[in-house]
Amino acid sequence: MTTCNSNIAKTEMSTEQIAKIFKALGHPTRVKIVEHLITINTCVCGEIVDIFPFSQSTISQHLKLLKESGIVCGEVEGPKTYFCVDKTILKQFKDYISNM
Amino acid sequence: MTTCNSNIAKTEMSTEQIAKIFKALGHPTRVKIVEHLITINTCVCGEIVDIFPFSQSTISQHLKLLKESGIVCGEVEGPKTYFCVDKTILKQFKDYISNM
DNA sequence: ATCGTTAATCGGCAATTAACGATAAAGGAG
DNA sequence: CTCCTTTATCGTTAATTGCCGATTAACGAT
Repeated sequence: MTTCNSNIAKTEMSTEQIAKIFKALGHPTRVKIVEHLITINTCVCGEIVDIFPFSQSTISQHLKLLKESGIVCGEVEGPKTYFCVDKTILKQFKDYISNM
Repeated sequence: MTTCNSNIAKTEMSTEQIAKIFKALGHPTRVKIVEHLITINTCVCGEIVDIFPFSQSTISQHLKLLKESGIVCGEVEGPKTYFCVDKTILKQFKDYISNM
């Protein structure tokens, strides 16, 4: 598995869901993490830790927040966790904003 | 004055600026305020207070945060303040996200 | 069974946020 | 000038955030 798509079809996102994603992206580090995930498709936590000047626990926390918002999902594979952007959610998110 | 446009031309937004707007929109009430401002173009604080089940001071705080992020601007006119979405910033914001 | 790697979680701390009521400031109406 | 309306700000409180180091958990390899 290299990508990750939720199985939600064409349902609209609620204001609460949207606000949750906005909130998750409301930190420069998390914006950069998501952008990185978009460009490289998939990566493990350690790679992200190497990029940013923060500890492993801090990055793990950021990833947890992003996961809870739905914009990112993680797949545990052995001792590693592969993170990627949920393309379905991202599309819904982008659609929502382009309709603003 | 019924609308409000910043004088920034075609400069790209920094990650920090984007994150600041995301953060400002990271609350359901603030998302709804911005959506309301988009649909009715301009309104005063009191009208927004009437819509939401929060106190005047709380709404004023939300508006302050939105103003600080740049996505909303307010124009004092007598005892009232007219709030509106900064269309230039909104466009830059939307462009940024559609390029994600 | 033990070791090394990877990631998640815990506990702590300082800073920020979200809400409120109360107060202040600024202007229009009488 | 005095009142009323409108909004901003202050002070407070509880909750959340952002960061860290330390610990735990899960797994693979030896």
